[in-house]
Amino acid sequence: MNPETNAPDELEDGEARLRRALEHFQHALAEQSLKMTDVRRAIVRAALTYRGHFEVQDLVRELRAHGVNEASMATVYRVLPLLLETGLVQPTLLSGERHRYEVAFEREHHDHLVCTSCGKVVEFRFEPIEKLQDELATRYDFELTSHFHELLGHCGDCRRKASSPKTLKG
Amino acid sequence: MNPETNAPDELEDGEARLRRALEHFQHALAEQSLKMTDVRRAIVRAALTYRGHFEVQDLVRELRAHGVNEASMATVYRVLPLLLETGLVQPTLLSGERHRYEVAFEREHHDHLVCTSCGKVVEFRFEPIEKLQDELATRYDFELTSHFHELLGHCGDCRRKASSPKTLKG
DNA sequence: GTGGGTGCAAAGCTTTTGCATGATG
DNA sequence: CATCATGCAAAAGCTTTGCACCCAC
Repeated sequence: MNPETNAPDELEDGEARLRRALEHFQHALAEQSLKMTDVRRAIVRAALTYRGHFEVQDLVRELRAHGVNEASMATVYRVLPLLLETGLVQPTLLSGERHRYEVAFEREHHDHLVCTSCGKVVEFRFEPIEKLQDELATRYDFELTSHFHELLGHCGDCRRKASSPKTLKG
Repeated sequence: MNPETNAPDELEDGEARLRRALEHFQHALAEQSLKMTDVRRAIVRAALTYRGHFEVQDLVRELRAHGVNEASMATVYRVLPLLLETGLVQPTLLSGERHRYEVAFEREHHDHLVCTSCGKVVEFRFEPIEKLQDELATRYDFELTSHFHELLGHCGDCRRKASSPKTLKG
């Protein structure tokens, strides 16, 4: 890594976080008499450092990015459930075609606004809605464990592009 | 495992509604120079009369229920996008493994509470949340077209079963 | 040393597609 | 009757699994 790259704090923080994630993972594995391996470490690193939302294939591609294949696809599929169980990653963007995931470790809960024109994804956290959800759950005698809330629409940029008659057509 | 609920007032004029749905569908097809066929009518009927949430396979099974196969799987897959476009059905329960759908024609929008212990699904419509969603969208300069809101947890029955040790069957 | 873990290839599923035949508007 | 629709079977993904070998604990 170039020591002169920008945002050293972020990188530094990222590395520390990765270390904590690996530790957390190892503990969780140990509790189930499962083992930590180099391959699993590589998968955790690939997932934890991934920017944004990823599919299994994205992770596999990431694991091959260094020339050597750090983990086979079969192993990624086998480890993914462990990443979910241990809270390192979580499912996201459910309205898409394939399953997607994102980092959850040491991240606050959030939901998503998705522009169906350009694909832009905006994360949001809106306390009043969270509160009403709890209220609703109480009303139906449910004890909530999680939720997915995805708002689909068109962002301002796309709306303006669509309405401006730049393409001169009668 | 299958306690899907349906509002009774919507059952009563199911046949009339099916007729209206077929008409609606035929119009939509005509607008795209597409054709109405017996097979498509059968698929619309199977979808519109399905109780609860269904996967493609459920629909195919339904279409075979009368002994004769009313539509091949390939055709169901080809017609499904038309059912979605025309608003007869909509995607639902996105956190599940496979894509699920439910009737949307002449039904009010609603979201879902899902018990992850017993699979029970409760539909809800909660205006305050709908309102806050709009507010949120405005704040982010989005124009909403739809949304998915799924609350996962444990229903009262399951919680009580889990905590009371009197169910020691064996 | 033992009980996992891994890679590879094959199998299993769901969904899509090419093509010849059949029906609709 | 020109188009579109359908069934079948093959293909095309994505995901799981059997098996032989390897390694962490």
